[in-house]
Amino acid sequence: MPADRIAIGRFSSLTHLSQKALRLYDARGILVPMVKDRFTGYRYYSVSQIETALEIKTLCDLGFGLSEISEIQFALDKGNEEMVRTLFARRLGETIAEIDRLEKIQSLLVEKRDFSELFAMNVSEPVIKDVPALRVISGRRTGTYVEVCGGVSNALFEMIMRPENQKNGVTITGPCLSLCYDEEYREDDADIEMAIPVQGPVLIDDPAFSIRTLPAEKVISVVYRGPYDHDGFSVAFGNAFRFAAEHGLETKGPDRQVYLNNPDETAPDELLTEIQIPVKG
Amino acid sequence: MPADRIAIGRFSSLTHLSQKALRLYDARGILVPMVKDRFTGYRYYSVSQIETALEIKTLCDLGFGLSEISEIQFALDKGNEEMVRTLFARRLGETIAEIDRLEKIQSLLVEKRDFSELFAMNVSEPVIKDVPALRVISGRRTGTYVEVCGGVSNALFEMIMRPENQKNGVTITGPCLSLCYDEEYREDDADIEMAIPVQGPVLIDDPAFSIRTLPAEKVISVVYRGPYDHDGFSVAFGNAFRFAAEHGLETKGPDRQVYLNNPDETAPDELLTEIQIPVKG
DNA sequence: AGAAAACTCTGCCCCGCGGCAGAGAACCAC
DNA sequence: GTGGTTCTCTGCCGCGGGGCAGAGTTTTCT
Repeated sequence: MPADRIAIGRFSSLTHLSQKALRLYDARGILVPMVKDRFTGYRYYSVSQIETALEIKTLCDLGFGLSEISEIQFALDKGNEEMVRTLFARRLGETIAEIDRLEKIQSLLVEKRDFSELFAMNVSEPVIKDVPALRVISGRRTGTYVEVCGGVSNALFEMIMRPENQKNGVTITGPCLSLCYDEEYREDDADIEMAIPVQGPVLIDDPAFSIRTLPAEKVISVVYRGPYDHDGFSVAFGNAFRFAAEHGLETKGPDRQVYLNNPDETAPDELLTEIQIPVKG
Repeated sequence: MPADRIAIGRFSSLTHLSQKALRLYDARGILVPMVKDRFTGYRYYSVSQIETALEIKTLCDLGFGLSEISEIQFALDKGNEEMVRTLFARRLGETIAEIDRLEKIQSLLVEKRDFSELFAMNVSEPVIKDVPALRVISGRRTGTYVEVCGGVSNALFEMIMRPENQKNGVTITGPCLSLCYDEEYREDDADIEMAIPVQGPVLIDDPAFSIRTLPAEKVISVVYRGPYDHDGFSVAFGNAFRFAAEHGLETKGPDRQVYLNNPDETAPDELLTEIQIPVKG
């Protein structure tokens, strides 16, 4: 066993890098054994490679990925300290972000020690998404939510189901939704448009209703579970607006509510509503 | 598009779970679409599955693995709250440990903003390992390190190289090492045994030397890079003893130093030494 | 020298998805 | 009906290794 012919096992125990890791570094070209037997495939390292290995381990322990480690090695070879500094700064940023994320999780885990609270959470996290344009049949009226949504949607539904429309192949292509045109909340005289996505040539006899295409929008979306008149509904809206503020987004109207299930068939506690608030830009 | 037949894309945007994730959950049986078309393989979800999906997402975001999520679902089904509580407690523990680890990395990254310091670190982390028994030829003497190590190792080396030994197939099987029998550090009259691992029937003419087998030991091991007389050497020892204290290990003698490369061929800054401190038990 | 022990090799499955390819299915408008 | 767009499907590679299997090597002991 000539001195400079360290087999992988010994090298592993000297450097505290697993054999598996060492083979990977070999394959990736990060730490190639000085000698590799052509016939047996055995890897033999030199003493001087211990130092390199230790450096790699340090970098690994700091959380650098293998490709970043190659970059750092390359940069150090070239004396490009600027590059190395950049990489280190980035790593620091990522580490801090990760700590932040975990601390949030930690506090959630501690607060909701009674985990049942977690599952009672009935509002999803807000996200930004694009909704495509949507061809709908709709009617706009003023009144309470219950009146307008109930009344208009029933009327729209009946119209779609009329024989002349069914014969023409008119079909509903999605869950019905409402658009609210008020700037502020109004109890008794809300200005609401109720819409059902449809496909096909709809015949309309009542001038209060019309076929139109809702424009594509960039929206903040949250899903809410529970009865329509529950506090959680406002919480969901609140979350969405807070999200907008945090991300520097300017909201605009009209906001939409997509009724994912049918209130006639579903228990109030199980009702799901997607709230979409359009944003500018 | 009947209401309760949500295709994967829409379901994905409602739940904020990627399609990839949804397909995986299907395969894992965590969230199986209500309908899966036999012929096309298309997945269709029901509205009520949105809620389940949201729960899964919550759990995921908390860092639970998929198998843990199944366990939690199963436990909740069975009303086994104890189990769920246990899993949550474990998750909290893991999260805290991870935060701890990252904070250490963070402080390293901040302190060694001048990254060159990191690479100047010339001591590896201490670890516990088992060293096997080792057959060596050795001589024990008192004097300064330089005298004993230099003198004895040369004499041992010559003896091994003598024709009668070479003829018998005597070979060196590893790097030479020293054992220090002093309880405390001694400058001029250290009690040191110098040893070279050998194989084969060695003829010995000088009674000061002998063949013996160093016992197998459980040791704390650190690798040090640099000249033998450098401060870093003491730092390495210090780290090892601190490690012992932290892990409640009781150290014993004699400690060993394994000279991984040859001081005659290597620059002092590149010298690598493995320090092994035996521990009881 | 021959047998046994210890080592090393390659290769495959696992984590939890993201990405990408090519092929089929569904839906839209004319 | 018949394209064209949009979905969705499956399957494979990548991350950074851990774990395991089966086969080949090296070392060690007798």
